[in-house]
Amino acid sequence: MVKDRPTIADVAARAGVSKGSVSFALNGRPGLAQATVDRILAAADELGWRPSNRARSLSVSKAFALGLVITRDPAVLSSDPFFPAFIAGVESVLAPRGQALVLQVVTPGEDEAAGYRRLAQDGRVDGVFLSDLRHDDPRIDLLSELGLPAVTLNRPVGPSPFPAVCLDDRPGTVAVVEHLLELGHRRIAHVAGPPAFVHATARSEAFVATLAEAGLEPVAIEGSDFTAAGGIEATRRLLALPQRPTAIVYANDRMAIAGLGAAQQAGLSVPGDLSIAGFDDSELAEFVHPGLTTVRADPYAFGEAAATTLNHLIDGTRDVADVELPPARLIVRSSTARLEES
Amino acid sequence: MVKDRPTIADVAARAGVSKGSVSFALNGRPGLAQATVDRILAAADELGWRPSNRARSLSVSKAFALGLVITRDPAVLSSDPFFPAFIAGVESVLAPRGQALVLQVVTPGEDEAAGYRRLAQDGRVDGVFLSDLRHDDPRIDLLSELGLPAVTLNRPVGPSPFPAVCLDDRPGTVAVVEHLLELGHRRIAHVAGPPAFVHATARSEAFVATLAEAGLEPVAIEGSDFTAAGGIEATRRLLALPQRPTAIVYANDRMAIAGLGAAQQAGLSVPGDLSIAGFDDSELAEFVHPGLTTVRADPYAFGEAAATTLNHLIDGTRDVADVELPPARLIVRSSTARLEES
DNA sequence: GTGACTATTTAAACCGGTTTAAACGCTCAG
DNA sequence: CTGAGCGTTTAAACCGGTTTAAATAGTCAC
Repeated sequence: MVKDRPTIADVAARAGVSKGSVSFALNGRPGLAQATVDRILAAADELGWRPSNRARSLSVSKAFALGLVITRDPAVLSSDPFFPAFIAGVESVLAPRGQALVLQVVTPGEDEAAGYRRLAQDGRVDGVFLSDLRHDDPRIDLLSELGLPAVTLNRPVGPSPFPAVCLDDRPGTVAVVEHLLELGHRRIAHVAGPPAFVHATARSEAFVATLAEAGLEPVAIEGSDFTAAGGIEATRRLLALPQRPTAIVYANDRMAIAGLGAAQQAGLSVPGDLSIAGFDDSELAEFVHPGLTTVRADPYAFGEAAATTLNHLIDGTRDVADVELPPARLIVRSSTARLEES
Repeated sequence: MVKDRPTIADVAARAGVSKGSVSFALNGRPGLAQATVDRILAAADELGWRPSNRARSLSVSKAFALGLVITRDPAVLSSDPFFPAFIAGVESVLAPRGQALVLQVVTPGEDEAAGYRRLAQDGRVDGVFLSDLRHDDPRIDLLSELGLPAVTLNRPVGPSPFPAVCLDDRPGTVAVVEHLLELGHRRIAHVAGPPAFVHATARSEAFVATLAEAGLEPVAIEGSDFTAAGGIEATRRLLALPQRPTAIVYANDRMAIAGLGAAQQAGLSVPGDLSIAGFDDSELAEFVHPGLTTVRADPYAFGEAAATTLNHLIDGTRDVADVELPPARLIVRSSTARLEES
């Protein structure tokens, strides 16, 4: 009952031309009489013909798809505010072009390289997004070896053959710290993400640098892992310090919200006894109590820009320059307040 | 420099046989002498040959990929705890089979049907997951019309030609309500998800039914939308009631955590003045203050089961039965407490 | 020695497009 | 009238697999 979809041969027959002419007409190649092109397109239209992706893939050796490998523990990924919006931004570019997004989730313990290798060797994708960029990221060499085009999300520290699409985390962090300084805080601590990640160290460094500019030193920098559990741990350690900080800057919202919980559980009032700031402006940030002061980036726009750039690279039509996105900006809510004199 | 990958012809030449034989050997088809098979596989191995997905796709008319269309506002999707873990579970089934997952994110305003249509017509996938099942879901007819195999996540109310993989939400909800009843609560309200969704009404109905069994009626049922913002709104309305509830059961954690914030902002103590329970056991549930009593399902296992079932359906090897997953179970934390006599 | 039968193997068609080289039809200069 | 030149169209090869029908080789009975 399922009627087979028409093939290029059907269209050719209907228009009274050869397969080749249909292909030319479809792809707008010059050399065909306009009248013929019109006739072919009309025939294609009447038959409702759309060229088969599979056949096209085989003959032009392209997948018409881009790939995203997410290396993250599913449990942790669950509450990551970045990827869903990023992916939606990517889709907004891919859909009109008839491209698809192939997603792979790799559990950190597993072989991440195998994921990329599989994508490349199976010819599933024409290029990939390199997210969660790390210092000396081995994936950069891997991908150039595989010959798979890529775009890095943020700029790697070392040399990279790939264009970078960047959303500078530093201005946001600077703004948070300056905000706390203006509120009178002097004893500020930081809960950082894993130093392996470029965006984690970018935030930490901006934190330290901004304090330094004000002639201050961090009370402490707690290394953590971007998870809520890690945020709790780090917060407990900070609160146990002989001279505890009056403000804590977290490298993301998840840790911040968890830290908020930890502080409240310890009997502290936020922001009365402790100011707290996050990073990401995830959905819940606005709605926890007190509302979380944080930094809002635009992952959707990030996805759009990354997909556009990757496509330029793949098409090879123009030379591809790095893209710099407008930086994240401070969102002040009620988890930060003027330091009470005591 | 990039050496072309070997083709089946290279392997055939090396093994001194025809292309056809290589194909037979690779696919374990009978009719070849064992010695020949060994020789061919050895040759393939030495050349590092892996059959081209594209060529295979074209000749066998399969995509070797499954599709997932997520219809959700990216901003809201961001903090959905279900999909990332679900996808990871799916991947765990696909990866060993060399299949890929094609993801599409559709913004609710857009044409959702177009997303499925595109996936089907482009031949991108061999089957799709039908998530966020709705009552009288139009996608069921759409997909049978498109001839695209599918698996529904949870069981549609009407007739469906597709196998269902189900995680019954009711036992979890029942457990929550019984837990609150045991704690002495009698005035319990519910914040529900959109009634269009099967899983939302399943939770609401279980809520009402369990109260009814105890001879009680809900204080109120607030319709909401699973978002944090919606949770806040609903909670404010509930707290403004002349006789406000002593406990609120939310249809998911996001609304519950937001509701927790709203209650605290209103000056209520949780669980002293108000007990709160969620649903999902998202990452933050454990770490907010007070820790959220909730219901934990296993989306990873859900993904595994759904992918396995969909593959069975596509392979057509065995007749595919519905799958029932172990139900979600209650996780008691400190956001629920015995009702204070007053 | 021949025919029948079975076990292996292969050549060639096929999937549905793209692309190249050649053929065709026409006009116009010589 | 011939042939060069141009615009248009097509036949056929190709992408890299799968699959079918037929060819080949080997075994055995008669």
